[in-house]
Amino acid sequence: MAEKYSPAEIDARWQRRWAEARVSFVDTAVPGDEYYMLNMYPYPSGSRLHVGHGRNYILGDALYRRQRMAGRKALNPMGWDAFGLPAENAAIQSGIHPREYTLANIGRMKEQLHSLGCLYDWSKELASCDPAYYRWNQWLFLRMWERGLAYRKTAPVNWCPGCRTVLANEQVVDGRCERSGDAVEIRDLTQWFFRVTDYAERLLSGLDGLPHWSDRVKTMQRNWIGRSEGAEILFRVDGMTDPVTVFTTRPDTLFGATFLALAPEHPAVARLAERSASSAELLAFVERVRRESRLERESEGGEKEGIETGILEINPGTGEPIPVWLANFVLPEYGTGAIMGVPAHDQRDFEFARKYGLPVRPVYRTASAEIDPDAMTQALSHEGFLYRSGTWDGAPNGPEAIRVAISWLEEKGFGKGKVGYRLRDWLISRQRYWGTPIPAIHCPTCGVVPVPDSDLPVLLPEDVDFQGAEGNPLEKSAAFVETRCPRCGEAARRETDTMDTFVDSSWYYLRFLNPQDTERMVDTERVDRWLPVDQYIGGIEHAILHLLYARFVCRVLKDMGLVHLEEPFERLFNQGMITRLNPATGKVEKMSKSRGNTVSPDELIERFGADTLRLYTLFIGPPEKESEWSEEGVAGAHRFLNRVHEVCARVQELPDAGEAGPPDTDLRRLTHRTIQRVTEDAAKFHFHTAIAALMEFQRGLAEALEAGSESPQALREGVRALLQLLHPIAPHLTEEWWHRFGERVFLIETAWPVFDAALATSTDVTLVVQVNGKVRGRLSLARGATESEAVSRARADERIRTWFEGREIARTVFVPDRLLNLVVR
RNA sequence: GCCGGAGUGGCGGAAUGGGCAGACGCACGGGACUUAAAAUCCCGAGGGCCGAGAGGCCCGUGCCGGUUCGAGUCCGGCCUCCGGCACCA
Repeated sequence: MAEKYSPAEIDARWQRRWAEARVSFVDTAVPGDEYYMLNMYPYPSGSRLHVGHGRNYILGDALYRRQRMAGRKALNPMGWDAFGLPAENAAIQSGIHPREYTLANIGRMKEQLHSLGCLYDWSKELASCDPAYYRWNQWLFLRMWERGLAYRKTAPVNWCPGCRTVLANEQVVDGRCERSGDAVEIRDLTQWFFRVTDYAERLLSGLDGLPHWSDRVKTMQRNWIGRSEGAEILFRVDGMTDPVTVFTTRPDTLFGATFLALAPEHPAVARLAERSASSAELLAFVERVRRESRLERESEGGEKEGIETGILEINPGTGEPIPVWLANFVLPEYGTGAIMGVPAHDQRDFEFARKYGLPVRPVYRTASAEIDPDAMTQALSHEGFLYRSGTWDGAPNGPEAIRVAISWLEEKGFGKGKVGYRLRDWLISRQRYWGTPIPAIHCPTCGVVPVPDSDLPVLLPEDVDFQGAEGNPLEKSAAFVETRCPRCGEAARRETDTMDTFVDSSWYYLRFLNPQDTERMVDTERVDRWLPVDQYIGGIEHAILHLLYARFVCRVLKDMGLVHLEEPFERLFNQGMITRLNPATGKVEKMSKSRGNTVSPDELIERFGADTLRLYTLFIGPPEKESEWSEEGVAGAHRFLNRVHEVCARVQELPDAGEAGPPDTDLRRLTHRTIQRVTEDAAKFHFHTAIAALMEFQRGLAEALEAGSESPQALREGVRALLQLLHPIAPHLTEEWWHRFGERVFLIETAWPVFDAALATSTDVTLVVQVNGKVRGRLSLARGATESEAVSRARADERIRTWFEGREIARTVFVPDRLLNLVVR
């Protein structure tokens, strides 16, 4: 009897050997045999891996091992997004410096990845909090500034007066700070932005060139960019020199515009208020709307509120004056922050008009219908033909009417065709300490001045006071803030905003190729060779922001000539979350620390070994879908590995010499069929079905051993294949047995087994016989049997015959090697 | 509201260029081994009905309808759940 599989011992032995061997990518690989894969970088500011979080690292490692066995030189690096809010909050609470806290977490996560047997290329490791990395964030920022892609503008933020800090939307609960409970104010701050909207069209059209991305993610990105074609129309305001510009997707309904509505934040509001008779009321309304939480204001059922300014403007279509309103449902960020209200054909405008008694003026009608605006209970569709629209009358609804409208507007100088996007520029300013300092200096005489390249990196100061920290600790570091203007040399102040951590992750996939390079941000030659990333693995939560910003920065670098590609990630795989029963709520929820339903890998590795954990994590379900964790399932995975161990031990005891058996035994057929199944499943990342095939294979081997029906050669061939196929999933046990069988090279360095197609295909098939579409019997036939053979066999079969005896066979449907359907009357 | 995804045994799931529904595993039941238990191994099992039994028949992939010799798979309409986005002009 062989000794039991002792996971801890085996894990330890192989982790040590792999570490010593430094399995890593070879620089001299032939282009085309190279495979660059990337797991979504971890945030080390959290604490440790849990099973849900570890799923993609296990999947990534299995894919890496599979690629290596396919003969590809694979680059599989790991980086850390080491800047992040939790570290700063932890520092405030515990007094531990964010750097110390973060580095400790990186160390712990590395250990955990190591104990899972994950072979990351640590020679390419990087961390975003390292000046060797973030100096290039700053360098990139300066280049963006030069190109007009980085700029400052005011933006409203949630300000907590108690914490003296800016809050994220999710930190605001019922208008109050979730931590201190203070009422949150809306403040205008001047902040830095990246002009991602300049790239909206390219980011949108690039999606068409990504066939290996899921439609799901591409659709989400398309919707986020939100391209819409329409027109900008100028409305001349009574008594004012500057017209108000409106963006609309339906310029054809201009003659139906019976009011104009501005966002309360619209820049013209101040001047309107000066001239309005109800100035005080207007300003009070503006103040009130600005206090409304953004969520509430944007929600479906939100109350539409407005106030009349008493100012009139001219509808350029009709030439008639219509009133200007301020309305809470008009958003300053979208379009021009001003709309023309067409109540007859827009439901939202209709509700607003009914509430405030504004006229409703239809401009579309079908041939028959006579429309009574007073009887309408909701907005009309744009059905039929334009009428009451001057020279546009008779134009049918659709692109034609819009074209007519736009050319008229352009001819008269009242407006022009315009493509609008929902996408907004990327706000990168953070009023935080733990991040990349923005390399700008505020000089009283020269204004905002860029830090010269020669002064990079602008180092994040270490001696920052976190005790009783309020606001941005950077502001209190005199050594950091006080500087000289690089232009005039006079005393000046450093910018204290730091960058959004999405800046870090928007180009790290390039930096893995030269993480220690002090001369340049990216190594163009290596990028040409390795990029795009062949396989990117990450959670669906990054489907929009992170991936959009990474695609944006890649394009900017292309325009700068530093890289020659637009799309950084050729294949994208979004793995589903692991869920588990939450004892607190009694519901099955995604596994996460904040919900308190996590399972630590450390504990499971100690009990069952890394292979069991890996096997079960991959077996639990299709990786792109959510899967529910179950403790009992882990034991089942462990049992399987013990059976593999048992089979290996018994085959090892077989005599080496002996008669070679026949070349096509049942076992050999099973071996080759299994190689085929696992190869195909692994290509789809469907390790759960590959494992099912391996379980059947193990049973086949055990049965053959029991029956003594197979030659030692066939059994050895089977066990070799089993170990190789199982290796990406359970590397420790398989490597152990590979070497016990006398092999000298690492399993990962062996070639993936190749199946013999003739052996993988069975000679006999089961043909299903149906009568009128219902299964009535099965025939065992030689592969490739003809229809007439099948029919005569079916006629000869007692059982099947009872179903059509005495009736006429009207038709037969024959699918070779699968099915025969007899249609009888 | 819009967009996307999903719905299959007690449970996780398998099977879609239409062709044996429920692979594999968990839990469960029975058996072997054992003084006993654990561990391990073997067997069983979608539901209903008929039969002493071997076995047989009917129903069954969220619901209703359609196409087809044949539908978990395709089409139309609905329901539920999950994710994303949302007064988007």
